[in-house]
Amino acid sequence: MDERGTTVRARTLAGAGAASDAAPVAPARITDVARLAEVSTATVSRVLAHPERVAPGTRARVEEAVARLGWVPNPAARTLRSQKTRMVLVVLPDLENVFFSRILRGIEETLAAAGYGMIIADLGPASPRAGALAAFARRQVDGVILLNGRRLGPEAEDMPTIALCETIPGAAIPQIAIDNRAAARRVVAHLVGLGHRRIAHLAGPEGNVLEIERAAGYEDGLRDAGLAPDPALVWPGDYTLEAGVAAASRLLPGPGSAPERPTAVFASNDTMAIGLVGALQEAGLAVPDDVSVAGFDDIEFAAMYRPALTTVRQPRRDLGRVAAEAMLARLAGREASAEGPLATELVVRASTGPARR
Amino acid sequence: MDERGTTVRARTLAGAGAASDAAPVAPARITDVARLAEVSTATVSRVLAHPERVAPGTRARVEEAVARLGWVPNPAARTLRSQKTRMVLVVLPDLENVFFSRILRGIEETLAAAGYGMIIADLGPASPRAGALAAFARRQVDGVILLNGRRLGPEAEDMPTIALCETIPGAAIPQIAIDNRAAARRVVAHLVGLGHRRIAHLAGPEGNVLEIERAAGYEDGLRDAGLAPDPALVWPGDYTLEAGVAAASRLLPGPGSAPERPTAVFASNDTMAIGLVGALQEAGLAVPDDVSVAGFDDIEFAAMYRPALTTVRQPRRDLGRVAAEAMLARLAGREASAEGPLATELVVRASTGPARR
DNA sequence: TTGTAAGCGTTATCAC
DNA sequence: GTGATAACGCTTACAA
Repeated sequence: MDERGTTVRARTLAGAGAASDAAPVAPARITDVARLAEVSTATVSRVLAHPERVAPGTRARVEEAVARLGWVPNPAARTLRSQKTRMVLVVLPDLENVFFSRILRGIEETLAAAGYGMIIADLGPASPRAGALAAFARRQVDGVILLNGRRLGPEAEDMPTIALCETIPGAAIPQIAIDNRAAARRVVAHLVGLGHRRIAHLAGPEGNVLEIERAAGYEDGLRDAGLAPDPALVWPGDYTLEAGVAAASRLLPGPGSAPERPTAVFASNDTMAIGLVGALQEAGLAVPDDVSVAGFDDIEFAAMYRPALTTVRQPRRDLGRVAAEAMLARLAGREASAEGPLATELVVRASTGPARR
Repeated sequence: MDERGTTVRARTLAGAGAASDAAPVAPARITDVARLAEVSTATVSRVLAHPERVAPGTRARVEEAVARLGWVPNPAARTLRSQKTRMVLVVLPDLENVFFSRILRGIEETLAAAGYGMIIADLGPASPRAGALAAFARRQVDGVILLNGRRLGPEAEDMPTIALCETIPGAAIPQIAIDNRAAARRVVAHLVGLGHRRIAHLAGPEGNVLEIERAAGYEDGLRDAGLAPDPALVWPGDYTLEAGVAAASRLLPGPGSAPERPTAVFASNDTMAIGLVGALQEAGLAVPDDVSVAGFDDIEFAAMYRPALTTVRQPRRDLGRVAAEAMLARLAGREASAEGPLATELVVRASTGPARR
């Protein structure tokens, strides 16, 4: 015998406001719906999964009973029986990075419309939690969207997976991204157009795919203008504000500064660009009068910063939406339609100006 | 008969690397562990839930079998049977607000250490999704941490609930917050100490608890200095960058400007403060030379902005941790120990300076 | 088109 | 201290 035994469950119709001070109402179960609609539980279930296989009259009766009782299928029972969770895991490299929030919205909206939920995991590089997360994913979600540029681990190897933004070279999975290389090239072209000839690059983390692409675009842009890339003008960074601050010393007179100082800097993201500009102003240099600075991403603060930041706008919500759609296609057994990279836009603001030196 | 029938499941020991090109390995089940340890499934289950009730020798055998097979209990089965999900829902008013990310980390760390997972929901004010979220919560989580200042809805009324940051007056639930009123009062005292006498308040959303508290603290601060609160110096806002920008017009000469312009502004959050400072600089006013501006929260950008922002630092990670601990206490049937408000710190930076007028 | 019934993997009760 | 076993609520193959 079970602990609940044959106890009658507190039950009432949804919306029957009178029951407010009674015992907590247990949610309706499929058997309640079946009884009310005078059908079997199989038919109730079919109305949800394959409405076309149910006679219209029957279907209407079931639908009414569902509405009257406010029945929502118990997800645990559903998952246990069907081995489908209707959940998608989204893995971020850093939840504190504001860049991701709008992408998450795009994903969430699209998944929700299809009846899927989203679970967010924050997984720094080389986190010891990756293995645990893979084990978690295997049981708790039907698919994984990776924004951190690395596979989750062997446990989750065979589940539907999509890479977003940070692509994973060689992985045989759908990959959704912008053309980082072309975008970076455009930034450099913009700086060149302003007369800059010595243009530095404040890089992202070494080995990061985005950085590899953006660095390549930076070199493309220099070569387009007949300029030779100079390794002394490529400065290490890691997408943090602090990296931007640290880079400022290279533009200031004194030891550690670049031999012939650049007049413009292309930073691999807005956060570093803002750190750099702030530190330069602190040190008495004017942006863009002394140095032009461009970023990447167009985060919210880019427009509000002073000077407002020239940057590359990524279609963040669309990136999320497209990735979610690809995931839904995979989960439905369809081939995800291969789209090319999503379009970006160069947003010219006040942080870049004519070369004065 | 079931569709899976009596098919033998692909199975192997965890770490037996040889099976790589075989069919995907089905995860171990409790029966596999029981068989290997030569005990019943009941004993395996007991080793997890009540190890002290199992003989040490038996326990050791079970633990070894669990390790060998890499068994992790199937969460859906567990939830279905025990009616506990081991998940907590965290409801945010706005995922794009960077203020929350570190709080989330504090919550997540604490929950994870206790074997609980976290699900994040982004729920704007008066969202039509609130009802759906309450229904979701009822089935999918054991408790709810609310950061948005409002109860979820009748469906989730009787589940363990904690309010964090935005308290819910009158609700009989644990509430974790800082002392917004005292902190605001300190900001005003700081401005008064710099010689300011006309101090404006750029407010948060009307009716918001945080705003009510901070506005009260603002008035406290004025009264402490023998200054009379002036309604014309309380400007509407809504925590967005745009609200800060809009407020700038009140400090500029021309129609719509305050009759006798203030020399300092206490903004109810950093985002508005930054919007305000940016727009002032744009218009040719200097901060803090012409106007001092203080914010609230100490988000990451506050320190990097130029001028760096004077603001109130909230112990965000601790707020998350304490709320999660209170939740765990409730879930374990313990009374959450009532702590007072968490301490804040006034961080004086460059955006506030001596009154010059 | 609809119903019957097995079974998803676990936990909790009861009996020993 | 341990085992047998009945649920938890649902989906689906198969029968009718």
